[in-house]
Amino acid sequence: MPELPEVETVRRGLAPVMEGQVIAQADVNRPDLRWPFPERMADRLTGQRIEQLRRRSKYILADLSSGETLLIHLGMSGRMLISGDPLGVFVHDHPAPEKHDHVVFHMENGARITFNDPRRFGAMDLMETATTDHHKLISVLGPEPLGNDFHESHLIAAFKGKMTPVKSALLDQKIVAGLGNIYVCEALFRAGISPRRKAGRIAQPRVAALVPIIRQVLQDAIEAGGSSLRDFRQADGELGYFQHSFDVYGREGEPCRTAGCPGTVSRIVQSGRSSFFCAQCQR
DNA sequence: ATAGGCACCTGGTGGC
DNA sequence: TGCCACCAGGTGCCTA
Repeated sequence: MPELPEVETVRRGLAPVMEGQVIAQADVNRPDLRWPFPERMADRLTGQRIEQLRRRSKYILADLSSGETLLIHLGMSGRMLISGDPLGVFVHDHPAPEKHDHVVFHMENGARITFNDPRRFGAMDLMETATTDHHKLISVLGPEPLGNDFHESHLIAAFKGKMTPVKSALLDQKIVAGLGNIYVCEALFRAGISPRRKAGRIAQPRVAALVPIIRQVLQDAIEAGGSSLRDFRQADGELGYFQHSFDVYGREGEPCRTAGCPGTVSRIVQSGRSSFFCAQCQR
């Protein structure tokens, strides 16, 4: 499920047990996820202190005391599970190793962080911290939607002349980095824009209006995720999986939530992926 | 240069 | 209960 808000929620959940802590041992249970792990990954992690956990788009970046940075991507089905008894604060028993526990971090503080990913679309890599921005997966990314580089004129310029549907344009990580299928649907609903509309054919004021809407959709989701972090027991040690309240995503056939709108939510397929929207109020 | 489709995987669900 | 088709929150790569 991980789009930007989920990844940020995972980062915030991991920070208290990982930041400033030393990796006592790293278990690497297979040679690869989507791609082969970097050479000697376990060795390069063992004994390193995690100085800082950052996020760029849907990537978690762990800066290590060695001067390297660990990049983590959760793919479609990746999860981080916290177990053990770090500082006696977070206690949950993650019972015996489960299927698809690919990498386990044993922290010196007693925390155990398990990367579990059934579909293995996730990824990990190591690079010099100073070269993070030049990493193959990072350098191609557009601006952070919650950052200063994402503004009205950027989106207007990016959409200009584009004949591709706005749905696809917003999924394009070069235009804005971090949105996925769910939050594009939700943002377009709030903006009243049809996912079918060609990006270059949306009036500039409506494109401009998308910017604060995208920010708000993401911030709302982060807040919802953040609140789920308070009760680790309820979250069962799983970070990034919490109750969402979506307006359109997954609500095919249900009533539109716009006040006074008689429409129902439709589902269409665009470039192989589901788009949910209300054809009444999204034009 | 850019857009569309495929590929990479496993697991859950619903129909017959 | 079994089998099968279809669906899933991502994205790099190949082809036109």
